[in-house]
Amino acid sequence: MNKRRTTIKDLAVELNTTPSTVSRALRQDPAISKEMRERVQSLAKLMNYRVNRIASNLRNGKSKTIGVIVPHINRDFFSNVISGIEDVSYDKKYNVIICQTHDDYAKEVQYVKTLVSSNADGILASIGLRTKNIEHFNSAMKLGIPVIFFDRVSKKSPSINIVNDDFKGAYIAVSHLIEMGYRRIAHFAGPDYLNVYRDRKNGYIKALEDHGITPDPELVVYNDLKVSGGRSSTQMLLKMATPPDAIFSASDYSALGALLHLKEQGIKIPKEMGIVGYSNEKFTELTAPSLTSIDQHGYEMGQYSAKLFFEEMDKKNNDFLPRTITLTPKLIIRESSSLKNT
Amino acid sequence: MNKRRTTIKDLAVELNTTPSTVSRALRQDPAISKEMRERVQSLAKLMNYRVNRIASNLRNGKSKTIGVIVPHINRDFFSNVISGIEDVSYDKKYNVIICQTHDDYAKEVQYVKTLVSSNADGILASIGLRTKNIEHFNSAMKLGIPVIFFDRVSKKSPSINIVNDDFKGAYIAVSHLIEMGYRRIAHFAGPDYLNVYRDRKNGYIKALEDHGITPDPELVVYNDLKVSGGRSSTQMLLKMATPPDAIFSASDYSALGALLHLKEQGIKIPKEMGIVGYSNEKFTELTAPSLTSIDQHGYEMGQYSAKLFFEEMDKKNNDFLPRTITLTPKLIIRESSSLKNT
DNA sequence: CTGAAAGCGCTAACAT
DNA sequence: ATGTTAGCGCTTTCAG
Repeated sequence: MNKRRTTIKDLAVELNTTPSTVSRALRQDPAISKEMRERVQSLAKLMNYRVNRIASNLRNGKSKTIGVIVPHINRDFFSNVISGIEDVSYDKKYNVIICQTHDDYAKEVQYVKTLVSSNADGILASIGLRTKNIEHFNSAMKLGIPVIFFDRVSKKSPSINIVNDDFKGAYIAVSHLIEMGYRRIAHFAGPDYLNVYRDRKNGYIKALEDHGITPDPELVVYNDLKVSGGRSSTQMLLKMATPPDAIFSASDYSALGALLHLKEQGIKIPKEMGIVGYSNEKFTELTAPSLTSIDQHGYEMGQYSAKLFFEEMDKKNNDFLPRTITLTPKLIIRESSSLKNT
Repeated sequence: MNKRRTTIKDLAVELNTTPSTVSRALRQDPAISKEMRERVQSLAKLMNYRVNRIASNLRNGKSKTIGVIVPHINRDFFSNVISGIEDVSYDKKYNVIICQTHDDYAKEVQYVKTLVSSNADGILASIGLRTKNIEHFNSAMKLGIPVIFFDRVSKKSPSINIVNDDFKGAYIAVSHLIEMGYRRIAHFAGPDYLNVYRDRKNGYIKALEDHGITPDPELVVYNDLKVSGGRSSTQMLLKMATPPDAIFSASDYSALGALLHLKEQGIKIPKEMGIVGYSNEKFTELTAPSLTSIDQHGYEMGQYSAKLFFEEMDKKNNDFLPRTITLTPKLIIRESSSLKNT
C-alpha cells in the first residue's frame, strides 16, 4: 500500500522531461508532440496517476464545484431538482456538493461559509423555512460567487431566481376544487415570508374571489406543513361551527396528515371532504384515496438552474442581471378531489 | 463587487505582521498573544476574510471531505443513511460530497476517480446494481483512501463493510408469512452477485425449509426490483398452473408493483395474496393495504459508517483491519400480510 | 516543441 | 511571541 501519490513531477523524472511538458501532455495540449503525449499518457496510466484537483484548483482559482443547498434531499421535488443539476454538471465535468439544511438556519449559514471556503464556483440554493435573512448568501455573492435561487427564493436582494408560479398553481388547484363542487375550502399555509407559501395563499384567495366566494380568514391555517401539522390542523378545522368541505394544502405532507386523520375519523374523501396537496410527491399516487396535487417540474428546474449557472460563469464581465424565471406548474387530478360532483 | 478575496497576506500587511502570525492567530494558536489574536480576528471579520480551504488542504494534504456514493438519493433508506453520515461529519467539520450513480457503472467509476482527484479523505459507498468489478474502489484504497462499504458491499476484496443481516431479514419476513398461513410463497429476487439480494434469497429458502416447505425454484423470479418489474413478474406468477399465495419481494418498489397489479386484477390483499416488501420505504405505510416490510436502520447505518471512517482516519498506522459489521433488521408488520389467518 | 521559473494561499519547521 | 523560509502539486508565462 504505497501511500504517496504519483505526481506530475514523478512522471517527469521517469520520462526525463519536465513537469510543464507532462502537464501539457496530460491535458492534450496540441503544442506537445504526438509521441511525447503518448509516452506521458501511457506512463500515467501505468503509474496510476490521478490529477490532484486541489493543486490544480488552487492554481486556476476555481474548483469546478457547484454547491447545492436544499432543505431536504429526500423530498421527491428536491431530489428531482438535484438530479437535474447533477446531469447538467456531470456533462461539464463539474462536481456537485449537496448540502442538506433540514430547514435549520444555522446549518444553512454554516454550509454557505463552507462552500465559500471550498471555493465553490457557484451556489444553487433553496432557502430554509426559517430563513428570513439572507446576508450569508449576499456575502458569498460579494466574493464573486454566483448564487442562483430556486423554488424557495428571497425577494430581498436582487438575484437570479428560478421559481414555479405558485400563485397560478394554487389558483388552478382551488379553481379545480370549486369546479368539483366544493365551496368552503380551507388552506394549510406556510410562513408568509417565504415566497412560495405567500404566493400559494394569494392564489388560493384569488381563486375563491374570482368564483364569487368570500375568503374566510378562519379557514387559513398556518402549520409546519408536515404530516403531524396536517393532522392537528384538520382536527381543529373539524371542530369549527361550520367546518370546511375541502382542504387545499401548501404541502403534500400536511395534505397526507389531513387524509390520515379524516380516514381515522371515518370522514369520506372526496365525498365529504376534498383534498389537494402540493408538490406531487411520489406517495400522492399511493394513498387511498390517491391525492390530487400540483407538479412542479423539479428535474427541469434543476437542469435550468445549472444551465443558468454555467451561463453566468462563461460571461466575460462580472455584472449579472438579476432576474426571475418562472415555470408553470401542472395540476395532477387524482381521487381525493374528484367525486363530489359525480 | 470586489472580486479578489481577502487573503492571509492582506491581513498581515494591514496589521504590519506576517502571514504565519495571522495564520496562527486565526486558528487560536496559544503561542499567539491574546492582543494579537484579537486584532487579527476582528480585522478578519471586518475584511470578510474566509479561509481558502483549497490552499489549506493542499498544504495539509487532506481535504476534510468525505465522498458518499449511493445508487439513489431519493430512496428513504439511502437518504436516511446520508443524513446519518452528514450529522456525524458536520460535528467534525467535514464536508460531504454526495454522488448519485443511478446504478450506472460508468458513473460510479467516474465518481470514484473524481473523489480521488478531489483528495477526498475517505469514501463511503454502496455499490451499484450492475457493479461486479470493484477495481475502481481498490485503486482508491491503494492510494491510501479508506473506503467503507455499506449495505451493498462486495465480498471480493478485503474491506470494511457495514451491512444489514439480509439473510435474517428475509428469514423473519418469510417466517412471518408462513405463520400467517401462507404456504406457496414467491420471491422477487435481485442479482445474485450482490450480497444483499443473494442473502435475502437464501434467507427466504432457509425459512421455507425450516418450516417444512420445499422451495420451488419456479417461484423465484428475478426482476429489476422496480415498480414495473414487480408488475410484470406478478402477471407472470398469476399465469402459473398453481400460482403462489404470497410474495416476498427483495424491494419495496417491486412489492408495490405487485400490489398495484393485484388490485387491478381484483385480487384481494392480504386475503388471496400476502405481500412483504423490503426496506421500509415511507410509502409502504401509505398504500392500501399498507405494506409489511423490513426496516434497515438507515440513519444508524450512516452514523456508524461515518464513525468508522473517523476511527480509521485517526489511526497512526495505515494498515486497516478488514471487517464486517452486521446490523439486525426489523420486521414491520402491516396490512398486506396480516389477515389470512383471521 | 520543450524547459525554467514563478506563484496560487496556506502552514509548519526552524529560527530568533 | 513572532518572523523567515520553504514547499504542497499544478499551470502558465516567457524563453529558447
